[in-house]
Amino acid sequence: MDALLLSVLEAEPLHGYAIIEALQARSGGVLNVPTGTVYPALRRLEQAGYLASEWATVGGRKRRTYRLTSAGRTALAGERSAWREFATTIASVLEPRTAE
Amino acid sequence: MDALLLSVLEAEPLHGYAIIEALQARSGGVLNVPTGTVYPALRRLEQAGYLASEWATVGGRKRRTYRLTSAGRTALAGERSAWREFATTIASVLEPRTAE
DNA sequence: GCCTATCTATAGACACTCTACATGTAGAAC
DNA sequence: GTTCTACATGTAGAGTGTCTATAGATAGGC
Repeated sequence: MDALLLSVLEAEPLHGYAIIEALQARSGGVLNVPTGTVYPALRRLEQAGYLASEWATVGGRKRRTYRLTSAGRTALAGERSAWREFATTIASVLEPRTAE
Repeated sequence: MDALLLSVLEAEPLHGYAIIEALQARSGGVLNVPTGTVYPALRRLEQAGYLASEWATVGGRKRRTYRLTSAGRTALAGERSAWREFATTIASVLEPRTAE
């Protein structure tokens, strides 16, 4: 989850609601992450120093916009390589061997 | 986890300890799954009807050997496709360029 | 006798996700 | 003018599963 959030915030800062929409869009509509997952996760990541937030009012609605910090960029790089390693490991167990 | 267990039991029945070693071997030593994870998981899978077990005594030591049931084979196929879909989805968010 | 490897198993802590709830604005539909 | 949908944030509590730590037991090497 953390990696996904950091990833959608890589290109541009977004607020919570937009992040959820971005996740859906990027995954082709598959990912449907509930607010009860996203908002606490964003706070956790801010607490960890990977994100920074600012309040803004757009069209009478208040938004909390999150952006990646430099520590967040480093963390994202780590999450990416961790994911690749993880995916490779799982695949090595799960997928039948073709070259044995 | 469930998928990994079903997968190592696909070719041949194994007992818990051997399953842990098989997971390590297949993953190139990366996966180090503790017994506190494996044994409850095996019971859960047996409860679900995906595995069946038999006790055997080999060299004075008691072993509980698990084997895949036909329902387990079906479940494994489902887990495999679920994993592929999941991995594709995560990758599409994490690495947008590769999944366009 | 002691240590390591083999073998199974449980209890409790820990972390995270999900459901459901709680609150409020803006604009379109009727 | 009221109702519905979309926008927008947030918390509480349940549920699930993994990990750490612990426990007991046999076999074989030193």
